Amino acid sequence: MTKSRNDEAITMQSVAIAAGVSPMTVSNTFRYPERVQEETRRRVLTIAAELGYVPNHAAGNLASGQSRVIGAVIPSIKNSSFYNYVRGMQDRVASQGYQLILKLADTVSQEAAAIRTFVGLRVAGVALVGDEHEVDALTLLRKTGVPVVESWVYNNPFDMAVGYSTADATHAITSLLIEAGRQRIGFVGYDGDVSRRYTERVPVFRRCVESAGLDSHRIVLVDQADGFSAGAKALEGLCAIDPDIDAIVCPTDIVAAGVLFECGRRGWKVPDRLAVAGWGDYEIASEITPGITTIQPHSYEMGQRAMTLIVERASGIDRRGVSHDTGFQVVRRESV
Amino acid sequence: MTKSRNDEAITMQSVAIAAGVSPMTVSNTFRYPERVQEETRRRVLTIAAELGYVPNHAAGNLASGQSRVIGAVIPSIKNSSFYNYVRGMQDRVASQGYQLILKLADTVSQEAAAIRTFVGLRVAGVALVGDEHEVDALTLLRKTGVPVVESWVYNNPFDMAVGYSTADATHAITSLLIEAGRQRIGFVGYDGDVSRRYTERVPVFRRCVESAGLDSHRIVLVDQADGFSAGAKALEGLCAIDPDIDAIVCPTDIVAAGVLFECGRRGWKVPDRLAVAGWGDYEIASEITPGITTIQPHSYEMGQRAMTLIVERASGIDRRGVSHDTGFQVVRRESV
DNA sequence: TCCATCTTTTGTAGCGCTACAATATTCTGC
DNA sequence: GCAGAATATTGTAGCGCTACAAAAGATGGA
Repeated sequence: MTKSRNDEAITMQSVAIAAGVSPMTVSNTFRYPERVQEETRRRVLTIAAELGYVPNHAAGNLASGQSRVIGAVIPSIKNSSFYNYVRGMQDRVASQGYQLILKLADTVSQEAAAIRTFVGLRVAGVALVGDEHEVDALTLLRKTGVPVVESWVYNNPFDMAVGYSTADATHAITSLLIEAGRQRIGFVGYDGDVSRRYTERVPVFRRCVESAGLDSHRIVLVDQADGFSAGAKALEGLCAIDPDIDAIVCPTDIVAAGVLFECGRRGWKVPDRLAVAGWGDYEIASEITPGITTIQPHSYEMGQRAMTLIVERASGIDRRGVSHDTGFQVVRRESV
Repeated sequence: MTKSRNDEAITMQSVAIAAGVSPMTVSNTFRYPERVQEETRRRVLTIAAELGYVPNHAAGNLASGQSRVIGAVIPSIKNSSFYNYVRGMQDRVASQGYQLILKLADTVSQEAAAIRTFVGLRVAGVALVGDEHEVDALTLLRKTGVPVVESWVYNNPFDMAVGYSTADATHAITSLLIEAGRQRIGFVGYDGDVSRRYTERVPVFRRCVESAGLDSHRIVLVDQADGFSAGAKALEGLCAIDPDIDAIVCPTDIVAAGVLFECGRRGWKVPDRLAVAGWGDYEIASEITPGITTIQPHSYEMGQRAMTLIVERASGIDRRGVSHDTGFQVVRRESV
C-alpha cells in the first residue's frame, strides 16, 4: 500500500506553495542550485526539509529522460571476492552525485532478469561482471543504448570494459611455482557451467608448465559451490593422479584455504611438502597460516574505473569500445 | 546520455500501434493478463518481444503510485554473514513478482542516504538491518508511510521486524561452554561504533558466567574491521588478563577462525587447551579444522519472512507492529 | 529617463504509463 | 432473434516532474 492517490503526499507543488514560489523554482533549487538566488534557494530548502520532501525520482526520470542511478549486477556475495569492487564503485559514484544499486545474479538468466529490471528502471548505466551474457539481454541493452561496462574482462567489450588478463595472471602464478623449483605442479579448475574467466586458465597453465619441460596432466576439476571443501576434494583428486604432487594452483583463495585445511589434517607441511597458490587475495589469504601466495586483481580500482566510464558516457563523452586494463599483482606469501 | 527525448524509443504506444490495439490493451497485457483475450495477449507479447519493449517502470510507478521494487540496505558484503539473508529475500521476492534491489551501507548515515534513494525511487518497501537508524531517515520513512521491516532484531519494531534474540543466543552459547566444564571463559566483543546487536551481548555473558559461580572479567574488545586478525589480538588480550584461559566466546566465526589460526601458531590444541565458540555459522565454521561451534541464525528464513511482510503490506494487509522471531540454533562442532 | 543586457522566476506542454469509466463485442437463455 | 449479462477493448485525464521559452526584475551606461 504505497500510498493512495489522493493522500496528502508531499510533492514539489506543495513545497512550492509553502515557499511562495513556482514549482519550477523548487525544481531548479534541487537540480541547478546556481540558477536560483541564494535567499530563495535557502527558503525552499528549509521548507522542503521541514515538509520531509523527497523528489520523486520516477517523475523526474520520466520528465527528463535522465537518471542518476546506476545499476550493477554482482554474481555472488558468498565470499568477499567482490567486496572491494563494490566499494570502488560505490565510492566513485557517490563523489559524482550518482547512486549505485545492486542486484545479485548467480546465473546468466538471473543476470538477464536483473538487466531487465535495471532497464525498466531506466538507470543511467549498467555494470556487469564478465563477458558472458544472455543474447536477449544484450539485444535489449543494445536497443535501449544504455551505457554498459563489463568488468573483470577486457577483451572485445560489448560497450566498455575494465579488467585484467586472466591469461597473464595464470602465466605469472604458474611461472612463480616453476621458478620456485616445483616439478610436479597440479592445477585445480572449476567444473560445470562456470565462467570463461576460469576455464580459459587451463590451456594457459598447460602451455606454461610444458614450455618448462614439465608434465601438465595433473589437472582436476571441482564444484564451485563447494567452497572450502573443494580444497579437500581437489587434493584427493590430484593425489590420485600423482601422490607425489608438490604444488597446486587453485582457482580462488577459498579453494587454496581448503587445501591448507586438508594439509593440516594430513599433517603435510606447507610449502615444504606442497606449495599452494590461490587467486583473488581474499582476506583469508593474508590471515591464514601460512599466508597464501595469490593473484591480487585491482578490484577497487576496477570498480572505480567502471563507474567513471559510465558517468563519462552519461555526461556525453563517447567512450564506446573503450577498455581499461587495471592489471594485477602477484602477492607472495609463505604458501609458496 | 540515456536517450534524447525524440529518439525512436520503444514505448507502449509504439507496441500498441504495431499490434493494432490501444495502449491500454498493451498495459493490461503486462499488468492484468487475465483481462486480455488469449489471442490478443499473445500478439501483443510477440510484438513487444520483437521490438524489445521494456515497460518504463518510472512512468508506471508515477501513474499508478505503485511499485514492484523492494529496496534492502545491507551493512556489508565483506564476509558471507548476509549471504543467506539476501538469498532468502531474493527467492521470496521473485516468487511474488517483485524485484529486490540492494544498497550497501556501513554506517547509519550511509544507511540514511540509501533510504533516501529508495524513497526517491518510491519503492514498495524497505528492508533494514538492525534497529539503529538516523532520526531523519526514520522521520522520512514515517512521513512517506513506506512499509519498513527491520531484520536481525525483533523488539520494538519501528514498523515491522524479523529476527532472533541476541540475548538468548548469547546465553545459549555461554551455557554450552559452562556445561562443557570450562571454568575460565573469556569473551570477545567489538570496539568502537558498533551495533547494539554486539554490545548487548556483554552483560548477558557476564550474568551467565556469574550465575554459574565463575569470574566474568575476561573480556576484551577488538576492532570489527580487523577480520581474522582480530582473533589473534583477542587471544593476546585475553591471555594478558588470564594466561590460563580455557574458553572463548567470539562475536563472529571470522574472529573464531582467527583465534583458531593463532592457536595453530602457538601450537595450542583446540578444544583441549582452549574451547572456541563463534557466531553466525559462516561457511568457514564447518570447513575449518576443527569445526567451529557456533550460533546459526536462520538468516535465509529471516530474509524470506522480511519480504513476506512487505509484500503483504503492499497488498493491503495491515501488518504494522508485527514482529517475527525466527529463532536460532546452536551448532555444535569440534571447537568446543 | 530610456534602452540594452543580464539575472531570476514562471507558464506551458508533455514524458510514458495506468485508473477509471465508458463503449464495443460476445455469449446466454428463451 | 433478442434482451440482458458477461467479457473485451478503448478514451480520457492526470500522476509529479523538467525542458524550454517567455516574462519579469535588476543593473548600468548614455
